[in-house]
Amino acid sequence: MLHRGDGARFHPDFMLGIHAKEFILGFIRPENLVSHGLRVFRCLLAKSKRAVMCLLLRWTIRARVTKKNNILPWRNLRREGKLFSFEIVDESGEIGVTAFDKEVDKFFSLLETGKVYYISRGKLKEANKKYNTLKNNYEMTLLSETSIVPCEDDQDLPMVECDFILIAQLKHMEKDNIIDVIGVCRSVDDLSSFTAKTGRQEYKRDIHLVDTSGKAVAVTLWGEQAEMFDGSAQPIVAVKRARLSDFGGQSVSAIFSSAVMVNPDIPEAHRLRRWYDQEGHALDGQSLTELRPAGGGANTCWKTLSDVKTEQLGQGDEADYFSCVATVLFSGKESCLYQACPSADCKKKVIEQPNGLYHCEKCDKQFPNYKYCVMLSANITDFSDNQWVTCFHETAEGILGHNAETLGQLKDTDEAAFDEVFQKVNFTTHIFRNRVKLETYNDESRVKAMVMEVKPVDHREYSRRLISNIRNMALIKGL
DNA sequence: CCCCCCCC
Repeated sequence: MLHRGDGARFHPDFMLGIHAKEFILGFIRPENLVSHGLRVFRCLLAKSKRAVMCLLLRWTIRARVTKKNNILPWRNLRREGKLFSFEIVDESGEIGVTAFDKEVDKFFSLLETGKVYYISRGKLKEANKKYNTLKNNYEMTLLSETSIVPCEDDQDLPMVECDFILIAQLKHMEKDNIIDVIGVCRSVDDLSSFTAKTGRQEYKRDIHLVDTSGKAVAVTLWGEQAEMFDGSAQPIVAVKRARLSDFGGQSVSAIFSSAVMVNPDIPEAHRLRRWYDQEGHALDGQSLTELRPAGGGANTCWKTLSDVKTEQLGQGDEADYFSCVATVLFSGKESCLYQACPSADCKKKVIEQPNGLYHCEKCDKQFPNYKYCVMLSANITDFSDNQWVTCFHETAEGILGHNAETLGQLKDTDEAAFDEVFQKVNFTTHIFRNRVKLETYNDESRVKAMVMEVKPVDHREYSRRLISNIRNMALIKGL
């Protein structure tokens, strides 16, 4: 809404009056006077490229700050300085505002997110849509003439202008759409660090929102926001102007201009809170984003060790692959190391020749030396059964926690330390990805299991999966 | 008058 410069509020009809006066002065045209408030701004400027005009109009708006960004340095060819930007809303719309240099000093500490101010004599210019996703074709710049005065009466002003979409509806939307979402943060991933294209170390964190549509989606937060985010009390999180991504199916990414609001004081948030506390918490809403846990991708085939037998995995013509969470019961230190060909990628066992050299059948060469390689036989178990598995090279080194070379040195120099490595491995739990295949040796066929990959257990993800399994079993049994 | 929209 526009107000008279002294802060008194204008009725929209009365506003037409002053604008008509300005029109007489030749600044605006009558057909522009179709609306009021921030929308009048848009009309005024749409017809005039002379931003100075706005100074001449003695307008004041009363608006709430919905987002306030940190002070940033800026530089161009000629000058450099500092700036900060903020966003405001009133009952007629929203607009972004930027303050530079002197105005930063003058207004940065005065402005607080959520508070209401009278603002007058700013300058308006066309918004750069590349960076500004607010629903306004214009943005405001503060000038030395600008006045900002706190307004104690913050009634009747919206908290924020959002156009929330139900998470289930995201399915019908395309990648890169700018959307507003709100949901209960039902879980939070750990903070993770990555190297950005710029080479800088950056942080990100995925949070998982669920709403009354019963669907969930992952939202990626960046930088400080990711670091500071606390989802432990399952807050309501609203993300305004986030970008829809197609990663992991569908996910949502906060972008530079997004506003992330935790427990915002808006009706949608209160409604969601009630819904979640009463019924939503019991739902296991399916996520539009595939879970990408440490245990592997969404196509990971999780089995218990007894499943492997009852489902006769590996007994067909083709090998079968499965993942399990299992504990090492026993790892054989005997014959765990063997003397292998020293060629870079050859791991073939060498045979010592009478001449003292080592012969590799694969390379058909003789070498004066060998390197150690690992082939570990282990018995792993879960609550359902146990299984003998063979681990080669990297997987064995992963379980033992030492590389082949170190193990070889220990074996040759410190038998007790070597023994201890194997002692320590017992009763450790890992995620194993295994390959099972029927193999025939001396007319006897049996299923052999080879470990393809060993990873640490992500307990959070593992627990989530167990809970989900329990729910599914309860559904099947009609509980 | 500014402006990096990031990662798997």
